[in-house]
Amino acid sequence: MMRMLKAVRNGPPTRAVVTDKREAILRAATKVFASKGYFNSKVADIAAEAGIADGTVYLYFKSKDEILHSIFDQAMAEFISEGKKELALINDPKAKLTKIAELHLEKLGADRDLAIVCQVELRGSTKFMQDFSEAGFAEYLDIIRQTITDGQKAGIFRDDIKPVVAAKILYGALDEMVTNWVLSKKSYPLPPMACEVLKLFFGGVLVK
Amino acid sequence: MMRMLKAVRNGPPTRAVVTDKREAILRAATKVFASKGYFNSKVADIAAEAGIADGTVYLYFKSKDEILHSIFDQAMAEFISEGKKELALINDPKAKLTKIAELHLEKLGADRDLAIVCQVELRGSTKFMQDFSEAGFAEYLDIIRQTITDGQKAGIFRDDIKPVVAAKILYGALDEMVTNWVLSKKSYPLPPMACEVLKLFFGGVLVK
Amino acid sequence: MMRMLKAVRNGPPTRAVVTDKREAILRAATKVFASKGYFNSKVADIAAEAGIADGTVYLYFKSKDEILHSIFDQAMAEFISEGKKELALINDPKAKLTKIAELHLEKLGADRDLAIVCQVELRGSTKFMQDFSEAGFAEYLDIIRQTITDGQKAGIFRDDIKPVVAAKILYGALDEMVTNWVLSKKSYPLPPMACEVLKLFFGGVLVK
Amino acid sequence: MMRMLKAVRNGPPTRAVVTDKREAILRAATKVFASKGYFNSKVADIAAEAGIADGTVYLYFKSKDEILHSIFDQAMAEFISEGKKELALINDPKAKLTKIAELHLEKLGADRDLAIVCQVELRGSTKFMQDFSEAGFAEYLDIIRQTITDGQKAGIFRDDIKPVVAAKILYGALDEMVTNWVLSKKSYPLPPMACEVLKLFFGGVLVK
DNA sequence: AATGAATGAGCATTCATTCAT
DNA sequence: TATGAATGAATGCTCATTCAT
Repeated sequence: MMRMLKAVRNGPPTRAVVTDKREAILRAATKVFASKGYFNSKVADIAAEAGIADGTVYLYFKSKDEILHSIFDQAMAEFISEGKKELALINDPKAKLTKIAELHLEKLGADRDLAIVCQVELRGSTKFMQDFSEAGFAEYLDIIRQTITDGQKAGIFRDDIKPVVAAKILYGALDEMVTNWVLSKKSYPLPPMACEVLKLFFGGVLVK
Repeated sequence: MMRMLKAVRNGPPTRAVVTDKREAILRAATKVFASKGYFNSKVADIAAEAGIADGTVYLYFKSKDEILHSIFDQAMAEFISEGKKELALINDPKAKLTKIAELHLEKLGADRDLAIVCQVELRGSTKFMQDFSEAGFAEYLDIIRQTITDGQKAGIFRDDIKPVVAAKILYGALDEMVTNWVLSKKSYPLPPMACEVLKLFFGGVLVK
Repeated sequence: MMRMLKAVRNGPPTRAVVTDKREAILRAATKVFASKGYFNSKVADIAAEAGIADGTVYLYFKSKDEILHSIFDQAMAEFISEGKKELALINDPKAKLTKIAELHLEKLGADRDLAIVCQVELRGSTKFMQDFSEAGFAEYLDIIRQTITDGQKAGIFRDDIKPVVAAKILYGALDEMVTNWVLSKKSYPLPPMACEVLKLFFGGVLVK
Repeated sequence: MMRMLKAVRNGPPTRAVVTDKREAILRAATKVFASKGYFNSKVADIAAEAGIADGTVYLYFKSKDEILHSIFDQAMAEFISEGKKELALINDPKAKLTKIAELHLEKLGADRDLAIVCQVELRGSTKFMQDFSEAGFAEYLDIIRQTITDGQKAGIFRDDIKPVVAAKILYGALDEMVTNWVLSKKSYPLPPMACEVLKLFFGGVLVK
């Protein structure tokens, strides 16, 4: 979750162009992958969508596969960098989990194509999922887990719940909201779902 | 969740052979897809694994794609048919949800290859996911939702929670348990996770 | 020079067909390579020339490169097997060298396309030449060298000449005859050149 | 052997620079072609080796192909111009052939990369070989042939040998020495082989 | 039903060449 | 002159599917 963004934002003009074209390809690929699926998308489709020649793609990416990974890496890097900043300002574990859930759904809810790629296309690769599982994802889950542990120490959260499991459950619930939203034919705002998820996550379904 | 199994189970002897070979292909495909991924698996790999000639596959399935779908359809059909039987014996909404969670994790925990295909490979197809979303999945979610509604009517579950959302959350949490189990390098039994998920689902994380 | 021919000649019908198609591809490739050069020949050209589909080529050969090597291997194997048989009947070193020269020019003179591929196309690959240099070619040269050594022991050939060098010179002279014949626009029979080469090789140019 | 060098040698200073860069490219290309082969060498490799930009290559050569030809043309021109000078001082046909053989092996023995390109890479192109066969090569062979004819008239060389054939044989023998040297893993001086070749060429292998 | 040889459409990638700067 | 980013034509190889046996 911590890999840094490769693109330089305040570099010299030359760099800016490079970055621009790279990002254009990434944006085009996200759109194309989202609409046809990774394996059904041709590199030529991406190039056409980006308004460049086929070969130009390979000046910025080593392979079609690298494009897919870069889409995720870049999104993750942005998400993490923003997220860390926002979370640093919060101490209360409950408020922290709330912010995490909100950021999660806001980020993906703001870019449906990106959400599709992340929810649907990336899953098609066991290998990628396993790598991801080790690297970025583990880190994300760990942030949630740590927050839960903190909450338990503070006496806010129940002690008889395993933080790792609770973290997975929260993540799974959020992930499901995104997947549902992505696959749904109806168009509705995703972020408000955070509130629903948290209500249940915090209080459970049973009447007290 | 309700699509009927295409294979005939009590047909004449001739049909039985057909079913056997069909199932052999399905089993082989599940294994192959699980280990290499759908797009990286060749029909020839499946045929080899099933111990038949390449062309024979097409006597039982119209296309490679149909095999993938059939794997899911068959698993789903079995799951549903078993599930319905078991759930019919239970009245208490809480016990019913418990049984659903247990069945979900038992079914997938009993066949890792099947779990991989369902959790990882099927996701690679937006189109399939959307179809699934309309058909089987909607039905599965609906059973959960109905049970929650029943629980609310019975005064067991909180009224301020939307049943549809709660159903998704429970499904998402279970789904995440499976995905984690599938991708994990460590080997551990999946079914016990049902208890953990339900504890949190029912009671929430907050100290009362 | 001793690699055995892979094709089975008296095998079962099935085998015969396989061999036939394999040989058809080899023949087609020889023709195509000879007329356009290896790197300018498309696999599709070979397939078209052989009257088969592009993909069929890959049922018999792993790659375009393997086709080139197989052309040479097969020709070499045939040449050696025939050659050994004929040479076994001869004892006189002078007669033996004569037979070698004749076989060399007869073999290549009988198939211009094959000669072009062997003389021109195979040379384009330093790597292949080096492998060849180690394997087949070394064996061929060695047969010549041994014959010269035998002639020296028999007092027929001069003692002050290094057999290895003489062998290379004879080979080089024959090779040049073939290359010239291949590149020449005029059409003339190649085998008679053996006599000319040997006359000079045996007696030198100086007046005695 | 007589094609004139395209580069201008005594032009104005500006031209000198042009020539320098042109030669740098030629030298770089010789090295690159020798180590990877013509078809496996990229124009970008040559530019990198020469320390210039890719596009700059095209300010001095129309195409990659022209570079290969120019390497040969330039080497040939130098060889011929030097050779003619040296041969003009000699009258004796035997001494003349000796000088030719020495020059041939000295020239190529002095620049292994150049030798590789001339012996291995140039052969990969039937078309080039044919052009060469008509132009430069024919001239080279003709010098040898003429010298042999002179020797016959002078009563030094046997009359029953065809000068054209003898010329080819001598060339072929020398060529083989070079090819062997180029492909050999052992490092040894090439020029001394001239003596061996000539000994046999002049005297033959038979005991008189 | 079963086979497996044959098919041929499809596609990622390379690289010689161009051209705006 | 020099650059090097951009181009886009070109092609070896794969593999789902067919069909004669």
